[in-house]
Amino acid sequence: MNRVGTQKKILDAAELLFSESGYYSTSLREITAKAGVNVAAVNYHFGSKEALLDNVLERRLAPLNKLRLQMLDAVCAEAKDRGRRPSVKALMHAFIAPTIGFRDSDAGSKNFVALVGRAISEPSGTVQRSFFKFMEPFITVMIDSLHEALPDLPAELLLLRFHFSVGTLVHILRANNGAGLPEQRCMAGDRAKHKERKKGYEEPKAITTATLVDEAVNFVTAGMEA
Amino acid sequence: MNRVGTQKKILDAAELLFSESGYYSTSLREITAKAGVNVAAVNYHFGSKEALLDNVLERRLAPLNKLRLQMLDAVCAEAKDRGRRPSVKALMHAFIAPTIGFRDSDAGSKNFVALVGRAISEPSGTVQRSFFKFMEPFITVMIDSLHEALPDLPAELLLLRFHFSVGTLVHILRANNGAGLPEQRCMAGDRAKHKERKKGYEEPKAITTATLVDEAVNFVTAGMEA
DNA sequence: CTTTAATTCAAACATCTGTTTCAATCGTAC
DNA sequence: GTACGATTGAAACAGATGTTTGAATTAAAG
Repeated sequence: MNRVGTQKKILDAAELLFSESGYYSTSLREITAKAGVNVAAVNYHFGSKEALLDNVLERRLAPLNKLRLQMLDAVCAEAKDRGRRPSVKALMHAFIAPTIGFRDSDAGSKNFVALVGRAISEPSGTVQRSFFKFMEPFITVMIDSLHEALPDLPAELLLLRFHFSVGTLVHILRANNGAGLPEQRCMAGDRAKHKERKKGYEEPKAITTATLVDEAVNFVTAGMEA
Repeated sequence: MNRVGTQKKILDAAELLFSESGYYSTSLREITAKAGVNVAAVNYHFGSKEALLDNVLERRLAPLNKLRLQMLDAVCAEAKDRGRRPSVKALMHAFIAPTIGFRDSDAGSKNFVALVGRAISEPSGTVQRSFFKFMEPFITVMIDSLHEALPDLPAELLLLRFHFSVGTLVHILRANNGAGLPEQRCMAGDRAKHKERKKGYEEPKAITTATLVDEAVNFVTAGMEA
Protein backbone atom coordinates (compact mmCIF):
# COMPACT_ATOMS: atom_id res chain seq x y z
CA MET A 1 0.00 0.00 0.00
CA ASN A 2 1.51 3.33 -0.94
CA ARG A 3 0.72 6.53 0.84
CA VAL A 4 -1.92 7.93 -1.45
CA GLY A 5 -3.84 4.66 -1.44
CA THR A 6 -4.30 4.67 2.28
CA GLN A 7 -5.04 8.36 2.43
CA LYS A 8 -7.72 8.09 -0.23
CA LYS A 9 -9.34 5.13 1.49
CA ILE A 10 -9.52 7.10 4.72
CA LEU A 11 -10.88 10.21 3.01
CA ASP A 12 -13.58 8.23 1.21
CA ALA A 13 -14.68 6.41 4.33
CA ALA A 14 -14.67 9.59 6.40
CA GLU A 15 -16.64 11.48 3.77
CA LEU A 16 -19.31 8.81 3.70
CA LEU A 17 -19.58 8.39 7.45
CA PHE A 18 -19.47 12.12 8.22
CA SER A 19 -22.29 12.67 5.74
CA GLU A 20 -24.36 9.92 7.28
CA SER A 21 -23.88 10.59 10.97
CA GLY A 22 -22.10 13.93 11.29
CA TYR A 23 -18.65 14.75 12.50
CA TYR A 24 -19.11 14.29 16.22
CA SER A 25 -21.06 11.06 16.01
CA THR A 26 -18.51 9.35 13.79
CA SER A 27 -15.54 7.74 15.54
CA LEU A 28 -12.10 7.23 14.09
CA ARG A 29 -12.50 3.52 14.65
CA GLU A 30 -15.60 3.41 12.48
CA ILE A 31 -13.76 5.30 9.77
CA THR A 32 -10.66 3.13 9.83
CA ALA A 33 -12.73 -0.02 9.98
CA LYS A 34 -14.67 0.94 6.85
CA ALA A 35 -11.45 2.03 5.15
CA GLY A 36 -9.75 -1.23 6.11
CA VAL A 37 -6.77 0.45 7.71
CA ASN A 38 -5.34 0.73 11.19
CA VAL A 39 -6.63 3.29 13.70
CA ALA A 40 -3.23 4.92 13.94
CA ALA A 41 -3.22 5.62 10.20
CA VAL A 42 -5.44 8.66 10.63
CA ASN A 43 -3.11 10.37 13.03
CA TYR A 44 -0.10 9.27 11.02
CA HIS A 45 -1.35 10.63 7.70
CA PHE A 46 -3.46 13.59 8.78
CA GLY A 47 -2.42 14.45 12.34
CA SER A 48 -5.81 14.55 14.03
CA LYS A 49 -9.51 13.99 13.50
CA GLU A 50 -10.05 17.69 12.92
CA ALA A 51 -7.30 17.82 10.29
CA LEU A 52 -8.95 14.85 8.62
CA LEU A 53 -12.19 16.81 8.36
CA ASP A 54 -10.29 19.69 6.81
CA ASN A 55 -8.88 17.37 4.17
CA VAL A 56 -12.27 15.81 3.47
CA LEU A 57 -13.81 19.23 2.92
CA GLU A 58 -10.94 20.67 0.94
CA ARG A 59 -10.69 17.79 -1.51
CA ARG A 60 -14.16 18.54 -2.91
CA LEU A 61 -14.69 22.16 -1.98
CA ALA A 62 -11.62 23.49 -3.78
CA PRO A 63 -12.77 22.44 -7.29
CA LEU A 64 -16.40 23.23 -6.46
CA ASN A 65 -15.59 26.76 -5.38
CA LYS A 66 -13.47 27.26 -8.45
CA LEU A 67 -16.41 26.22 -10.61
CA ARG A 68 -18.83 28.46 -8.77
CA LEU A 69 -16.55 31.46 -9.07
CA GLN A 70 -16.07 30.80 -12.78
CA MET A 71 -19.82 30.73 -13.35
CA LEU A 72 -20.30 33.85 -11.26
CA ASP A 73 -17.58 35.70 -13.16
CA ALA A 74 -19.08 34.58 -16.47
CA VAL A 75 -22.48 35.95 -15.50
CA CYS A 76 -21.03 39.28 -14.39
CA ALA A 77 -18.77 39.56 -17.44
CA GLU A 78 -21.58 38.85 -19.87
CA ALA A 79 -23.79 41.41 -18.19
CA LYS A 80 -20.99 43.98 -18.37
CA ASP A 81 -20.50 43.32 -22.08
CA ARG A 82 -24.13 44.11 -22.68
CA GLY A 83 -23.91 47.16 -20.47
CA ARG A 84 -26.56 45.73 -18.18
CA ARG A 85 -26.72 44.65 -14.58
CA PRO A 86 -26.48 40.92 -13.88
CA SER A 87 -29.88 39.34 -13.30
CA VAL A 88 -30.69 37.94 -9.90
CA LYS A 89 -31.75 34.72 -11.51
CA ALA A 90 -28.44 34.22 -13.30
CA LEU A 91 -26.52 34.95 -10.09
CA MET A 92 -28.60 32.54 -8.09
CA HIS A 93 -28.15 29.93 -10.79
CA ALA A 94 -24.37 30.29 -10.50
CA PHE A 95 -24.75 29.82 -6.77
CA ILE A 96 -27.12 26.87 -6.74
CA ALA A 97 -26.58 24.86 -9.92
CA PRO A 98 -22.94 23.82 -9.33
CA THR A 99 -23.66 23.00 -5.71
CA ILE A 100 -26.63 20.75 -6.32
CA GLY A 101 -25.32 19.41 -9.63
CA PHE A 102 -22.06 18.53 -7.99
CA ARG A 103 -23.47 15.26 -6.74
CA ASP A 104 -23.67 13.88 -10.27
CA SER A 105 -20.05 14.67 -11.04
CA ASP A 106 -18.56 11.81 -9.06
CA ALA A 107 -19.64 8.73 -7.18
CA GLY A 108 -18.47 10.09 -3.83
CA SER A 109 -19.86 13.56 -4.42
CA LYS A 110 -23.34 12.40 -3.56
CA ASN A 111 -22.20 11.80 -0.01
CA PHE A 112 -20.29 15.02 0.03
CA VAL A 113 -23.18 17.36 -0.70
CA ALA A 114 -25.01 15.93 2.27
CA LEU A 115 -21.92 16.49 4.37
CA VAL A 116 -21.78 20.11 3.27
CA GLY A 117 -25.44 20.56 4.09
CA ARG A 118 -24.79 19.15 7.50
CA ALA A 119 -21.53 21.03 8.07
CA ILE A 120 -23.21 24.40 8.04
CA SER A 121 -25.70 23.33 10.67
CA GLU A 122 -23.39 21.39 12.94
CA PRO A 123 -22.77 22.87 16.40
CA SER A 124 -20.39 25.77 16.24
CA GLY A 125 -16.73 24.96 16.42
CA THR A 126 -14.75 22.50 14.42
CA VAL A 127 -17.04 21.83 11.48
CA GLN A 128 -18.29 25.35 10.88
CA ARG A 129 -14.79 26.77 11.17
CA SER A 130 -13.41 24.38 8.59
CA PHE A 131 -16.37 24.91 6.31
CA PHE A 132 -16.44 28.69 6.25
CA LYS A 133 -12.72 28.80 5.68
CA PHE A 134 -13.40 27.37 2.24
CA MET A 135 -16.68 29.18 1.56
CA GLU A 136 -15.81 32.76 2.38
CA PRO A 137 -14.09 33.77 -0.89
CA PHE A 138 -17.13 32.86 -2.94
CA ILE A 139 -19.70 34.45 -0.64
CA THR A 140 -17.83 37.75 -0.72
CA VAL A 141 -18.05 37.99 -4.50
CA MET A 142 -21.63 36.75 -4.49
CA ILE A 143 -22.89 39.49 -2.20
CA ASP A 144 -21.11 42.17 -4.19
CA SER A 145 -22.77 40.91 -7.36
CA LEU A 146 -26.18 40.81 -5.70
CA HIS A 147 -25.72 44.44 -4.71
CA GLU A 148 -25.16 45.25 -8.38
CA ALA A 149 -28.21 43.28 -9.44
CA LEU A 150 -30.45 44.85 -6.82
CA PRO A 151 -29.08 48.37 -6.31
CA ASP A 152 -32.28 49.67 -4.75
CA LEU A 153 -32.57 46.97 -2.11
CA PRO A 154 -31.20 48.22 1.25
CA ALA A 155 -28.10 46.37 2.40
CA GLU A 156 -29.72 44.86 5.47
CA LEU A 157 -32.58 43.43 3.45
CA LEU A 158 -30.26 42.09 0.78
CA LEU A 159 -28.16 40.33 3.39
CA LEU A 160 -31.26 39.02 5.09
CA ARG A 161 -32.75 37.62 1.91
CA PHE A 162 -29.49 36.07 0.84
CA HIS A 163 -29.40 34.53 4.29
CA PHE A 164 -32.80 33.02 3.54
CA SER A 165 -31.49 31.70 0.22
CA VAL A 166 -28.55 30.03 1.88
CA GLY A 167 -30.99 28.34 4.23
CA THR A 168 -32.98 26.99 1.31
CA LEU A 169 -29.89 25.59 -0.39
CA VAL A 170 -28.49 24.08 2.78
CA HIS A 171 -31.79 22.38 3.48
CA ILE A 172 -31.81 20.91 -0.01
CA LEU A 173 -28.30 19.57 0.39
CA ARG A 174 -29.05 18.12 3.77
CA ALA A 175 -32.11 16.24 2.59
CA ASN A 176 -30.17 15.16 -0.46
CA ASN A 177 -28.68 12.31 1.47
CA GLY A 178 -30.10 9.05 0.27
CA ALA A 179 -32.17 8.93 -2.89
CA GLY A 180 -31.20 12.42 -3.93
CA LEU A 181 -34.81 13.50 -3.94
CA PRO A 182 -36.60 15.81 -1.55
CA GLU A 183 -38.15 12.99 0.41
CA GLN A 184 -37.52 14.38 3.84
CA ARG A 185 -38.97 12.28 6.55
CA CYS A 186 -41.69 14.59 7.75
CA MET A 187 -43.21 14.64 4.31
CA ALA A 188 -43.09 10.93 3.81
CA GLY A 189 -45.45 10.54 6.73
CA ASP A 190 -47.58 13.43 5.67
CA ARG A 191 -48.08 12.22 2.20
CA ALA A 192 -49.48 8.94 3.41
CA LYS A 193 -52.01 10.68 5.59
CA HIS A 194 -52.83 13.19 2.93
CA LYS A 195 -53.44 10.42 0.47
CA GLU A 196 -55.99 8.85 2.76
CA ARG A 197 -58.02 12.01 3.13
CA LYS A 198 -58.14 13.39 -0.39
CA LYS A 199 -59.86 11.55 -3.16
CA GLY A 200 -58.24 11.61 -6.53
CA TYR A 201 -54.92 12.46 -4.98
CA GLU A 202 -52.02 11.50 -7.20
CA GLU A 203 -48.68 10.48 -5.83
CA PRO A 204 -46.23 13.28 -6.66
CA LYS A 205 -43.84 12.48 -9.46
CA ALA A 206 -40.14 12.01 -8.86
CA ILE A 207 -38.06 15.13 -9.33
CA THR A 208 -34.92 15.21 -11.44
CA THR A 209 -31.80 17.12 -10.57
CA ALA A 210 -32.54 19.60 -13.36
CA THR A 211 -36.04 20.29 -12.02
CA LEU A 212 -34.70 20.58 -8.52
CA VAL A 213 -32.15 23.18 -9.62
CA ASP A 214 -34.72 25.13 -11.65
CA GLU A 215 -37.26 25.14 -8.88
CA ALA A 216 -34.70 26.14 -6.27
CA VAL A 217 -33.42 28.98 -8.46
CA ASN A 218 -36.96 30.19 -9.14
CA PHE A 219 -37.85 29.99 -5.48
CA VAL A 220 -34.94 32.06 -4.15
CA THR A 221 -35.04 34.48 -7.10
CA ALA A 222 -38.68 35.24 -6.42
CA GLY A 223 -37.81 35.71 -2.77
CA MET A 224 -34.87 38.00 -3.45
CA GLU A 225 -36.97 40.20 -5.75
CA ALA A 226 -40.13 40.13 -3.61
CA MET B 1 -35.22 21.24 46.99
CA ASN B 2 -38.42 19.69 45.84
CA ARG B 3 -38.78 17.60 42.70
CA VAL B 4 -39.97 20.23 40.28
CA GLY B 5 -37.17 22.58 41.29
CA THR B 6 -34.46 20.13 40.33
CA GLN B 7 -36.24 19.04 37.18
CA LYS B 8 -36.66 22.61 36.00
CA LYS B 9 -33.03 23.43 36.69
CA ILE B 10 -31.94 20.45 34.61
CA LEU B 11 -34.33 21.27 31.77
CA ASP B 12 -33.15 24.88 31.63
CA ALA B 13 -29.49 23.96 31.62
CA ALA B 14 -29.99 21.23 29.01
CA GLU B 15 -32.00 23.56 26.79
CA LEU B 16 -29.26 26.16 26.86
CA LEU B 17 -26.38 23.77 26.33
CA PHE B 18 -28.15 21.72 23.64
CA SER B 19 -28.87 24.93 21.75
CA GLU B 20 -25.27 26.04 22.02
CA SER B 21 -23.42 22.83 21.24
CA GLY B 22 -25.99 20.33 20.03
CA TYR B 23 -27.25 17.15 21.62
CA TYR B 24 -24.28 14.88 20.96
CA SER B 25 -21.63 17.38 21.96
CA THR B 26 -23.23 18.17 25.30
CA SER B 27 -22.44 15.82 28.17
CA LEU B 28 -24.63 15.11 31.15
CA ARG B 29 -21.86 16.35 33.39
CA GLU B 30 -21.86 19.74 31.70
CA ILE B 31 -25.62 19.90 32.12
CA THR B 32 -25.67 18.90 35.75
CA ALA B 33 -22.74 21.19 36.54
CA LYS B 34 -24.56 24.20 35.05
CA ALA B 35 -27.76 23.17 36.78
CA GLY B 36 -25.97 22.75 40.10
CA VAL B 37 -27.25 19.25 40.68
CA ASN B 38 -25.75 15.78 40.88
CA VAL B 39 -25.01 13.76 37.76
CA ALA B 40 -27.33 11.01 38.90
CA ALA B 41 -30.25 13.43 39.04
CA VAL B 42 -30.78 13.24 35.27
CA ASN B 43 -31.24 9.49 35.27
CA TYR B 44 -33.29 9.63 38.43
CA HIS B 45 -35.74 12.24 37.19
CA PHE B 46 -35.81 11.55 33.45
CA GLY B 47 -34.41 8.05 32.96
CA SER B 48 -31.83 8.75 30.27
CA LYS B 49 -30.20 11.46 28.22
CA GLU B 50 -32.56 10.79 25.32
CA ALA B 51 -35.60 11.05 27.57
CA LEU B 52 -34.21 14.34 28.83
CA LEU B 53 -34.10 15.65 25.26
CA ASP B 54 -37.70 14.58 24.78
CA ASN B 55 -38.71 16.55 27.85
CA VAL B 56 -36.74 19.60 26.76
CA LEU B 57 -38.45 19.59 23.38
CA GLU B 58 -41.91 18.81 24.66
CA ARG B 59 -41.95 21.53 27.30
CA ARG B 60 -41.78 24.24 24.64
CA LEU B 61 -43.08 22.50 21.54
CA ALA B 62 -46.44 21.51 23.00
CA PRO B 63 -47.66 25.08 23.58
CA LEU B 64 -45.96 26.31 20.40
CA ASN B 65 -47.66 23.73 18.23
CA LYS B 66 -50.98 24.50 19.86
CA LEU B 67 -50.50 28.16 19.00
CA ARG B 68 -49.51 27.41 15.42
CA LEU B 69 -52.48 25.16 14.88
CA GLN B 70 -54.80 27.80 16.33
CA MET B 71 -53.48 30.41 13.94
CA LEU B 72 -53.71 28.03 11.02
CA ASP B 73 -57.27 27.10 11.86
CA ALA B 74 -58.18 30.76 12.23
CA VAL B 75 -56.80 31.55 8.78
CA CYS B 76 -58.67 28.65 7.18
CA ALA B 77 -61.90 29.39 9.05
CA GLU B 78 -61.88 33.05 8.08
CA ALA B 79 -61.25 32.14 4.45
CA LYS B 80 -64.10 29.67 4.53
CA ASP B 81 -66.47 32.27 5.99
CA ARG B 82 -65.74 34.54 3.08
CA GLY B 83 -66.14 31.69 0.65
CA ARG B 84 -62.56 32.15 -0.52
CA ARG B 85 -59.40 30.07 -0.48
CA PRO B 86 -56.85 30.85 2.23
CA SER B 87 -54.02 33.02 0.97
CA VAL B 88 -50.53 31.57 0.82
CA LYS B 89 -49.24 34.58 2.72
CA ALA B 90 -51.64 34.10 5.58
CA LEU B 91 -50.77 30.41 5.81
CA MET B 92 -47.07 31.09 5.80
CA HIS B 93 -47.56 33.74 8.44
CA ALA B 94 -49.25 31.20 10.66
CA PHE B 95 -46.30 28.92 10.10
CA ILE B 96 -43.48 31.39 10.61
CA ALA B 97 -44.69 34.11 12.95
CA PRO B 98 -45.32 31.96 16.05
CA THR B 99 -42.07 30.09 15.53
CA ILE B 100 -39.82 33.11 15.25
CA GLY B 101 -41.86 35.23 17.64
CA PHE B 102 -41.68 32.48 20.21
CA ARG B 103 -38.27 33.64 21.35
CA ASP B 104 -39.74 36.80 22.83
CA SER B 105 -42.33 34.95 24.86
CA ASP B 106 -39.96 33.73 27.56
CA ALA B 107 -36.39 34.19 28.67
CA GLY B 108 -35.45 30.61 27.90
CA SER B 109 -37.30 30.54 24.60
CA LYS B 110 -34.48 32.37 22.90
CA ASN B 111 -32.25 29.38 23.48
CA PHE B 112 -35.00 27.02 22.47
CA VAL B 113 -35.58 28.34 18.98
CA ALA B 114 -31.91 27.82 18.22
CA LEU B 115 -32.23 24.29 19.57
CA VAL B 116 -35.17 23.63 17.28
CA GLY B 117 -33.24 24.99 14.32
CA ARG B 118 -30.41 22.69 15.18
CA ALA B 119 -32.59 19.68 15.94
CA ILE B 120 -33.86 19.42 12.40
CA SER B 121 -30.34 19.38 11.01
CA GLU B 122 -28.70 17.11 13.52
CA PRO B 123 -27.55 13.71 12.27
CA SER B 124 -30.44 11.37 11.88
CA GLY B 125 -31.45 9.38 14.89
CA THR B 126 -32.25 10.59 18.35
CA VAL B 127 -32.81 14.28 17.80
CA GLN B 128 -34.72 14.12 14.54
CA ARG B 129 -36.93 11.34 15.82
CA SER B 130 -37.86 13.28 18.93
CA PHE B 131 -38.38 16.46 16.96
CA PHE B 132 -40.61 15.12 14.20
CA LYS B 133 -42.71 13.33 16.76
CA PHE B 134 -43.87 16.75 17.92
CA MET B 135 -43.93 18.47 14.53
CA GLU B 136 -45.88 16.02 12.42
CA PRO B 137 -49.42 16.98 13.43
CA PHE B 138 -48.91 20.57 12.39
CA ILE B 139 -47.14 19.82 9.11
CA THR B 140 -49.99 17.58 8.01
CA VAL B 141 -52.59 20.31 8.36
CA MET B 142 -50.24 22.87 6.84
CA ILE B 143 -49.75 20.93 3.63
CA ASP B 144 -53.46 20.30 3.25
CA SER B 145 -54.10 24.03 3.61
CA LEU B 146 -51.42 24.88 1.07
CA HIS B 147 -53.09 22.54 -1.39
CA GLU B 148 -56.28 24.52 -0.95
CA ALA B 149 -54.47 27.81 -1.41
CA LEU B 150 -52.62 26.64 -4.52
CA PRO B 151 -54.97 24.15 -6.20
CA ASP B 152 -53.24 24.42 -9.58
CA LEU B 153 -49.75 23.72 -8.31
CA PRO B 154 -48.82 20.05 -8.86
CA ALA B 155 -48.34 18.09 -5.65
CA GLU B 156 -44.66 17.42 -6.21
CA LEU B 157 -43.90 21.10 -6.74
CA LEU B 158 -45.95 22.13 -3.76
CA LEU B 159 -44.11 19.68 -1.54
CA LEU B 160 -40.80 20.78 -3.00
CA ARG B 161 -41.46 24.46 -2.43
CA PHE B 162 -42.73 23.88 1.07
CA HIS B 163 -39.55 21.93 1.61
CA PHE B 164 -37.63 25.05 0.56
CA SER B 165 -39.69 27.15 2.96
CA VAL B 166 -38.91 24.86 5.85
CA GLY B 167 -35.23 25.25 4.99
CA THR B 168 -35.53 29.00 5.15
CA LEU B 169 -37.22 28.93 8.53
CA VAL B 170 -34.83 26.40 9.99
CA HIS B 171 -31.88 28.47 8.87
CA ILE B 172 -33.35 31.54 10.53
CA LEU B 173 -33.88 29.70 13.77
CA ARG B 174 -30.40 28.22 13.71
CA ALA B 175 -28.71 31.59 13.21
CA ASN B 176 -30.96 33.02 15.84
CA ASN B 177 -28.66 31.80 18.51
CA GLY B 178 -26.88 34.71 20.06
CA ALA B 179 -28.02 38.23 19.37
CA GLY B 180 -31.30 37.19 17.81
CA LEU B 181 -30.36 38.89 14.56
CA PRO B 182 -29.34 37.35 11.25
CA GLU B 183 -25.66 37.94 11.88
CA GLN B 184 -24.40 34.61 10.69
CA ARG B 185 -20.67 34.34 10.79
CA CYS B 186 -19.98 34.16 7.08
CA MET B 187 -21.61 37.51 6.60
CA ALA B 188 -19.80 39.18 9.44
CA GLY B 189 -16.54 38.61 7.61
CA ASP B 190 -18.04 39.53 4.27
CA ARG B 191 -19.42 42.75 5.47
CA ALA B 192 -16.03 43.91 6.67
CA LYS B 193 -14.45 43.21 3.30
CA HIS B 194 -17.39 44.64 1.43
CA LYS B 195 -17.14 47.79 3.47
CA GLU B 196 -13.53 48.24 2.46
CA ARG B 197 -14.22 48.01 -1.24
CA LYS B 198 -17.34 50.07 -1.70
CA LYS B 199 -17.34 53.76 -1.02
CA GLY B 200 -20.37 55.20 0.60
CA TYR B 201 -21.34 51.81 1.94
CA GLU B 202 -23.60 52.07 4.93
CA GLU B 203 -23.58 49.52 7.69
CA PRO B 204 -26.88 47.62 7.47
CA LYS B 205 -29.37 48.53 10.14
CA ALA B 206 -30.32 46.12 12.87
CA ILE B 207 -33.41 44.07 12.12
CA THR B 208 -36.29 43.72 14.54
CA THR B 209 -38.23 40.55 15.12
CA ALA B 210 -41.23 42.06 13.34
CA THR B 211 -39.17 42.89 10.25
CA LEU B 212 -37.58 39.47 10.32
CA VAL B 213 -41.01 37.80 10.36
CA ASP B 214 -42.37 40.04 7.61
CA GLU B 215 -39.37 39.52 5.38
CA ALA B 216 -39.35 35.78 5.92
CA VAL B 217 -43.07 35.53 5.16
CA ASN B 218 -42.67 37.64 2.01
CA PHE B 219 -39.68 35.61 0.91
CA VAL B 220 -41.29 32.18 1.15
CA THR B 221 -44.66 33.44 -0.11
CA ALA B 222 -43.02 34.80 -3.25
CA GLY B 223 -41.21 31.50 -3.66
CA MET B 224 -44.35 29.40 -3.19
CA GLU B 225 -46.25 31.47 -5.75
CA ALA B 226 -43.35 31.77 -8.22
C1' DC C 1 22.11 -8.13 -0.47
C1' DT C 2 22.22 -4.27 2.74
C1' DT C 3 20.72 -0.15 4.38
C1' DT C 4 17.49 3.26 5.25
C1' DA C 5 13.35 5.47 5.44
C1' DA C 6 8.38 5.15 5.19
C1' DT C 7 4.48 2.83 6.62
C1' DT C 8 1.62 -0.48 9.18
C1' DC C 9 0.15 -2.85 13.25
C1' DA C 10 -1.38 -4.38 17.99
C1' DA C 11 -1.50 -2.58 22.26
C1' DA C 12 -1.79 0.68 25.66
C1' DC C 13 -2.63 5.57 27.00
C1' DA C 14 -5.45 8.88 29.66
C1' DT C 15 -9.82 10.85 29.45
C1' DC C 16 -14.55 11.18 28.80
C1' DT C 17 -19.10 9.11 28.13
C1' DG C 18 -24.01 7.60 30.07
C1' DT C 19 -25.43 4.92 33.69
C1' DT C 20 -25.73 2.49 38.28
C1' DT C 21 -25.02 1.68 43.14
C1' DC C 22 -25.94 2.47 47.79
C1' DA C 23 -25.43 5.09 51.84
C1' DA C 24 -26.71 9.74 53.55
C1' DT C 25 -30.12 13.21 53.77
C1' DC C 26 -34.46 15.47 53.40
C1' DG C 27 -39.47 16.26 53.87
C1' DT C 28 -43.65 14.68 55.59
C1' DA C 29 -47.37 11.94 57.76
C1' DC C 30 -48.30 9.36 61.73
C1' DG D 1 -40.17 12.15 67.77
C1' DT D 2 -40.31 8.40 64.82
C1' DA D 3 -40.81 6.00 60.80
C1' DC D 4 -40.96 5.98 55.83
C1' DG D 5 -40.67 7.11 51.07
C1' DA D 6 -38.55 10.57 48.09
C1' DT D 7 -34.47 12.73 46.83
C1' DT D 8 -29.54 13.69 46.83
C1' DG D 9 -24.58 12.69 46.88
C1' DA D 10 -19.90 10.59 46.13
C1' DA D 11 -18.05 6.96 44.01
C1' DA D 12 -17.57 3.50 40.85
C1' DC D 13 -19.08 1.08 36.59
C1' DA D 14 -18.13 -0.65 31.82
C1' DG D 15 -17.39 1.05 27.49
C1' DA D 16 -15.97 4.37 23.88
C1' DT D 17 -13.19 8.19 22.58
C1' DG D 18 -8.82 10.49 20.19
C1' DT D 19 -4.12 9.84 20.51
C1' DT D 20 0.60 7.82 21.29
C1' DT D 21 4.03 4.23 21.47
C1' DG D 22 7.40 1.08 19.81
C1' DA D 23 8.16 -2.96 17.43
C1' DA D 24 7.24 -5.23 12.91
C1' DT D 25 6.78 -4.86 8.11
C1' DT D 26 7.23 -2.94 3.63
C1' DA D 27 9.30 -0.39 -0.24
C1' DA D 28 12.95 1.92 -2.40
C1' DA D 29 18.05 3.33 -2.85
C1' DG D 30 22.93 2.32 -2.77
